[in-house]
Amino acid sequence: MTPRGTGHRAAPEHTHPDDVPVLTALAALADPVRLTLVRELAGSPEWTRACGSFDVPVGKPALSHHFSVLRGAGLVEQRDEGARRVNRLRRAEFDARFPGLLELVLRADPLD
Amino acid sequence: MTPRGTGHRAAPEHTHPDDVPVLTALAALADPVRLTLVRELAGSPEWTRACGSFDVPVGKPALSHHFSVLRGAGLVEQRDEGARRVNRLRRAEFDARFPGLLELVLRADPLD
DNA sequence: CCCAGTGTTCGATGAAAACCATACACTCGC
DNA sequence: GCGAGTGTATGGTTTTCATCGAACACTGGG
Repeated sequence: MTPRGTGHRAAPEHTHPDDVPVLTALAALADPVRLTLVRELAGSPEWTRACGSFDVPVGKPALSHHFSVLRGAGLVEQRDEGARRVNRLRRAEFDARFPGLLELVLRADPLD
Repeated sequence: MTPRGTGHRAAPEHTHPDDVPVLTALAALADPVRLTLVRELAGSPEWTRACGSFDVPVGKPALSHHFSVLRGAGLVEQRDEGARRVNRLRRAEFDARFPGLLELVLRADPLD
């Protein structure tokens, strides 16, 4: 009895921004790697960026973890497209929950 | 030669919000104790609250450290008044640098 | 059916941060 | 000048978090 897979990949768990505490949202954005992910994502059309397509200086496991945090903060939605997992920034929903926060974080910052 | 004190207390170092990176501001607010301090401070008149007058479950050294972080993030201004160090939330200045962020964080939150 | 590509899980490691107890410095009232 | 009150500095402990290496699971193409 060799253990087998399920034949399909588990759909990623998402948290709606409405269910996200402020502290969680702030903590999610208070990391340089995740901030880069969010910003790059904001500059691309929805569902066009796979997880591995981002220019961040971390390995695959760390990257996977960061996306998990972003999902848990209601910032990112993911969908499986063949072998790749493509992403979308939850602009409107997140902005409804935390008005102005995304805009603030996406603004070109003179200091970094 | 017994080492003596200076006869006066060192004035606390402040950072103007304009010189604060977004990541620093987010990290400063992404802590439950500091969030409480900021919120309680927002609910009191300026220069009326000494450091020790806040209802947070940490000892004095930790509290002192948290205020240091808040100063470094341009969130709090401090002034010595006799033996006590009184505080003021830098509402206008911080809001000019990060519009909407303070308002967002001070809003009564259904989730926490 | 194999294999390269993509992403997650697990366990461990290292760094950062929060925290405390103690000790110190200053201010004020007595 | 004492002693209580207030805040900071120091040193060390604990916890948290970002990261990696290795192993695993799934997809799609040859």
